[in-house]
Amino acid sequence: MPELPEVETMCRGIRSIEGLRVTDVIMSECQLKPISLSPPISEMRRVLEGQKVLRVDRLGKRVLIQFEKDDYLVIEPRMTGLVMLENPPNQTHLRLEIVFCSCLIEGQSDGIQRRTVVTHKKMLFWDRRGLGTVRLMKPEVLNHRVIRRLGPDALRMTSSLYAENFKHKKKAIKVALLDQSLVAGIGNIYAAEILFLAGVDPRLLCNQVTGPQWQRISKATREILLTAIEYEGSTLSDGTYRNAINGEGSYQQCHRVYDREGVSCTRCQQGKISRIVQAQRSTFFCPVCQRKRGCHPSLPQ
DNA sequence: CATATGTCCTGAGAGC
DNA sequence: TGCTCTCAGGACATAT
Repeated sequence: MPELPEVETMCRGIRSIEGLRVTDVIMSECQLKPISLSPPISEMRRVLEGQKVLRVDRLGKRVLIQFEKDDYLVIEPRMTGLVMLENPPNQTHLRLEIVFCSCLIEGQSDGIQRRTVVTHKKMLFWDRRGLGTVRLMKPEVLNHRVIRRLGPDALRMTSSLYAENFKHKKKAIKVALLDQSLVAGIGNIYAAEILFLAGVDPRLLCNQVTGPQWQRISKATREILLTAIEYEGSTLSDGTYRNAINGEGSYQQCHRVYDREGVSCTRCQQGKISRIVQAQRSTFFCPVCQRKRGCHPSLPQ
């Protein structure tokens, strides 16, 4: 499930398309239900054909590709989507291909119109479950529909931003960390890892989190996400997540709590990692060293 | 307005 | 073995 580190890895992996020109946009043949594409493929091809990629960026968990005529492609991998250059895991779940060339030579020789394309490269969107979306939009729409709905990027969060934006919320801190309108980029894996490193009970309500706790959460956010980027993200046991050339991430080796129910806590050596469900999602934590002081109604002080 | 629940989708794995 | 059922969770629509 691509979160900030995985999406950052995707962006870095495909950044070599910057400066290249689109020659075609192809919706791969797929018997499965088509992914959400807006506008439809023919219009998308018409708009993008001939345009040069200016830059590849990340917006929270989305990949943002800016083209020269102020068109922006917003790719949301959601659960199983991958943005790649080559070697997709299979052809079955290949959804979209954008074909580039670095150089387009057009001219006449011997009275015949010739067109020479140099250096082909493709950007692929592969998505097993098909929940991902690919949308093309103008800057006003991008600003209104995407950017304005997102909180600050997780790597830009400070303890005071956390405190100001979260302290009036009545939901559990773990649930709030997943809310992209409060902070952009954190998903289920990294929310668990961040709260473990910060030593904060995931059930603690935001309006009960203390100043020192916000500082620890802020510090842990940077620490966990930056390290996970160095490791190129987490490829879980289902093997779904891959980088742009089908390599695995390795941060899963560093997970301290995620998907480790029943394992002894690496920090306190006493607790065993618990799994609970919050907002229909699994939460993993150490009940000993993330025991909240004073706040959760179902826990003794 | 804020918070909670339902929906989409496919494949892996459990259980019988 | 093969079937049915449940689950995984990101974002958004709809409900409370």
